[in-house]
Amino acid sequence: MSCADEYAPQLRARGYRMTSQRLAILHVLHHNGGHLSPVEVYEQARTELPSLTETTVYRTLEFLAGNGLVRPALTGSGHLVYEIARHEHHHLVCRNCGNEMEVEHELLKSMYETLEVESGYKLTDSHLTFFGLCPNCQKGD
Amino acid sequence: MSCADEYAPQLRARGYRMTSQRLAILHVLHHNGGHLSPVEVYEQARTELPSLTETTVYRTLEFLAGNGLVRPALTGSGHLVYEIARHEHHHLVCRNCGNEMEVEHELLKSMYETLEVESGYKLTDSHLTFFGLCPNCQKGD
DNA sequence: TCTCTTATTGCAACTTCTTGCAATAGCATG
DNA sequence: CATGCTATTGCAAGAAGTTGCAATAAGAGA
Repeated sequence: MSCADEYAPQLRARGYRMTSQRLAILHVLHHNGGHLSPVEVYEQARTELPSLTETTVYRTLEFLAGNGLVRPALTGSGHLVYEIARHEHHHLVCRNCGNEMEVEHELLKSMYETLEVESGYKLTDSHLTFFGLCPNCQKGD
Repeated sequence: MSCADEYAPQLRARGYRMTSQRLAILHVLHHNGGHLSPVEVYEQARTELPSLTETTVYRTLEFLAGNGLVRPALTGSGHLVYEIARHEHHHLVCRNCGNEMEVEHELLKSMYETLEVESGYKLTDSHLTFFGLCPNCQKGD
């Protein structure tokens, strides 16, 4: 199944369109798998679609994030990066070595529920990045 | 107790210096109480210290955040804003009206502990913003 | 109070990100 | 498959944020 076949219906169902720009960007994120900054996405996607502009990359990433096809995450330095949306998860980053691991959303579920009850809000999504020291860096201190 | 008396010792204890620039920035955040973007901080602090530059504001905010005197938070549009560090808390933002409430860190404590056990990481801080629909916007749908 | 060390700032150049608007191109419909 | 509506893009200008380096000024110690 190609990227186009997979993602186009999701957009159309919401009244949006699949374009060559969106496809190139999704393709890059899909294949890379990890986090990419907007500039990295731009440079890689441009190899398949040279006419792509940076403006479009920024707007598209925000658009795709808003529609759940990609997920934004924060780096330690406070910058936004994006990755293709797979299972819902968050990030745990080592303040010392930058090493990083995923945190299953499952682990936060009961906290999520408590939060809904206490606040009266209906939670839709979240932007969670945890910082700490990884097991290795704790040893070296 | 003035801002200088309150914050200077915290910096000196770590080998850093209190400067007029840092003081002006802390003063603005302290008095405002809420979230301010770097540009807002710059404009307000400049009224007390006209020689202040934007470069210094960006560097100082990052520095103060790193030392726990101010706290960064994410807006719905993915921008960093800062507020003076009071009790530890996170943010819950309405995707519809932008309304916002604080989430006590207390509420997340047990989840935090679980996370430390599961991951082996020693957590130091986190960057948590929750998005959802506030009680009002749920009615209007 | 003066000196000296070095943390901190300002400047200037640069990169990253945003916005308004006119031109383009998906795709639903006939 | 041709048409029309409008979502989407590119362009250009500008705002926001970053970096290297030389000048400045906290504040510790004499």
